[in-house]
Amino acid sequence: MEEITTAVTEAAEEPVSKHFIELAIEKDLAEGVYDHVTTRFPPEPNGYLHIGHAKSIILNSTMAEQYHGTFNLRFDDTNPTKEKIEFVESIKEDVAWLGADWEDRLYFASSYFEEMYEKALLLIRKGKAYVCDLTADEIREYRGTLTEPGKESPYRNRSVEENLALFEAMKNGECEDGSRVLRAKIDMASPNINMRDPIIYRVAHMTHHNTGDAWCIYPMYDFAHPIEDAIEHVTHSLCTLEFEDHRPLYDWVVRECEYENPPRQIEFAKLYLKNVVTGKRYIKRLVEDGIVDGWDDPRLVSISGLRRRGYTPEAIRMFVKLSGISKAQSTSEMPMLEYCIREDLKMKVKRQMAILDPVKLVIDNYPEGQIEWLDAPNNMENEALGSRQIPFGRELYIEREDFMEEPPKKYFRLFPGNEVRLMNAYFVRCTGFEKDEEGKISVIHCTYDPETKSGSGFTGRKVKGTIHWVAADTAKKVTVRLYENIIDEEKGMFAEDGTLNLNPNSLVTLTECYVEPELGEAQPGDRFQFVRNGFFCVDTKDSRPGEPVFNRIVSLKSSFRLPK
RNA sequence: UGGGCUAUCGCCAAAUGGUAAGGCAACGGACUCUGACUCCGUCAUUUCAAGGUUCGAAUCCUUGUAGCCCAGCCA
Repeated sequence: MEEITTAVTEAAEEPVSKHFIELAIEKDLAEGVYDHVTTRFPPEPNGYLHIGHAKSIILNSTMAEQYHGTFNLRFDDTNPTKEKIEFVESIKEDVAWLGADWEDRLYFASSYFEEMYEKALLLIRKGKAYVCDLTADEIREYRGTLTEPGKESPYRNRSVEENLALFEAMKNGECEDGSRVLRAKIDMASPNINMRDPIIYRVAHMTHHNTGDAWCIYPMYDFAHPIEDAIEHVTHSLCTLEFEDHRPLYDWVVRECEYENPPRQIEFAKLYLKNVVTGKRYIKRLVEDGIVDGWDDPRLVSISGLRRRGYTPEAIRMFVKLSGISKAQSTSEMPMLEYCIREDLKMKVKRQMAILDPVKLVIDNYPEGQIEWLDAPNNMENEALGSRQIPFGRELYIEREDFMEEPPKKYFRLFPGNEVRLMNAYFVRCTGFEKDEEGKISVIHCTYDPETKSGSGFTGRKVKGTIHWVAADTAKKVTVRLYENIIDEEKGMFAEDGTLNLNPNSLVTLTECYVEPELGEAQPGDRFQFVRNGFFCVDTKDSRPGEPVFNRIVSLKSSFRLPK
C-alpha cells in the first residue's frame, strides 16, 4: 500500500530539469554566497506591459517563491522625461493579475535618489567620478567607435574639490540641461563601450511624478540599477540578454559604492512571438492610426489586451513555463499560447450552444408552438459544473456550415436524406430545403424521432454527426467578435518599406449570432466554450447589461477539411 | 572590422564525457451526444561545419560559419 502511494507521489512530481538560473541560485545558496533569495521586477513606468514582460514577472516571482525568498515590485523611474504616473497603476494591476505578489514591497527607484547622490559623492571623493563639460556630440566623438578606442575628456582630471563643487552646482540647479554630466572614471580604451567613462548623472529640469521638483539631476540606469538592487538586498538581478555588456559596469558600481553582499546580475533571453508585434512604437502607430482600439485591444499581446480577450493568468503562466528559460535567442509560436488557454479553460468553463452563422431548421413533425425544456450538462468532462435546462422547439437555428446540399465524402453532418443528432436533443433527418432568389439556402426541413431523445438510452441506431442548435423563438441575439492575427502571416511581419503587413481580416464582427437565452445575462469577463466554435469571453468594455458582446479567445482545433 | 553572447527536430527545450528527454505543431489510427476532448502510434543513427582527443563526444580541444546585442545625457 505504501509503495503505491510513494509511486504515485513520485510520478506526480514530474522530474523537470532545472534551468540555468535555478542552477546558479542553488549554487550560490550551497556555497553560502547568499543566505536568502530576493528578486525584483523593475519596470520603467513608460508604457503598458506585454507578454514579454510576463516572462520576467513570472521568472522573478517564481524564483523567489521557489527558494523561499522575497519578490519586490520596483519602478525604475529615473528618467522623468519618459515616465507617467498612470503607467504605474496599469503596471501594478497587470503584475497583480498575473499572480506575482510583492506583498508590501512596492518600491520606487526615485525614493533612493538621496542615497544615490551620496554614492556619487563617494565616487567623486575616491577619484572615481568627475564632472564633464563636453557637449553630447563631443562625448559621442570622444567615446570612439566599436573598433577604435575612445580618448579621454579634457575634464577627466579635475580635482576632487572642483568636481564636488561642480556636482553641487549641478544639483542646485545652476547648470542648464545638457551642459554638464557626472561620469564614472573607468577606461576610455576599454573594448566594452559601456566602460568608457559612462555618464552616471545628467541634468534635467523637469518635474518628476514622484519626487516633484526636489531634484534636477537624475541618475542613469547603469548607475542607479545596481544601487537599487543593493539597497533592497536583491540577490539575483534577473534581466534580459542585451544587458550582458553592462554587467562589468554593474559590478563596478556595487564594488566602488562599497556595498556588501552585492547582487548578481544574470541574463536570460527575451520571449519573442512569431508574427506578433510587441514593439512600443509599432503598437503606438496601430493605436494612433485607429487600427486597434487601444492598448487593450484583444488582438494585441499586451497583458491588458490578453486579459480583455479572455486569457487567464494561469494560461500565461503555463505558456511561460512551457517556453522555458535559456540564453538562446528564440521565437515561440502562437499555437503554443493557444494550447495553454484551451488547456486551462476546457475543464473550467461551461460548454454552451451558440450559432454564429445561422440558418433556420424546421422540424416539420414537431408540434407548432410547443416548447420543451431539455436537460443539458454544462461540461461533460466536469460534472461539478452541473447542468442547465434549454428550450427546444419546432424552429431552430443551426450553423450554416452544418448543412451541405451536395456533401463530399466523409461529411457527417446534415444533407438531404441524412440523419444527425441535435446535441442534447433528438435525431433529425433532413427532408428538404428551400433557397432564396439568390440561390442561398434559406430554410432546411427535417423530421425528428421522439424516441431518440438525449438521455433516453436509445440505442436503436447510430448517427455519425452531432450538430448544435438554438431554438429560434427563445434565442438571444448577440454580437460576437472573431479575432485572427493582426499580422498577415503569409507575408510576414514587415513589408520592404518597414511597415507592418496587416491582415485585413484580423477582426470580424458578427451581429446575427444566436445564443442560448441564459447567455443574454452573461457578465463581462465570463468565459464559455461555444460548442465547435471555440472559447469566448464577454467583453469588459463594450458589453451592456443584457447585451453581452463575445470575444473569441481562441478557436477549437478542427480536423475536418473538405477535400480539394 | 573591437567586445559580449548564442547555435540540439518546423517552434520551444533537456541531456553537465556513458551512447539524443519532454512540450507545441504535424501526420496516422481508436473513441466520441462537440470532426473538440481523451487515448494509442509516427516524427533528430544525430546536435552549425570540418578536423582532433577518447574505449566512448551534443558535451573536451582546434579552426571555421551563422545569428543576436553594444557607439542615448533611454531603460
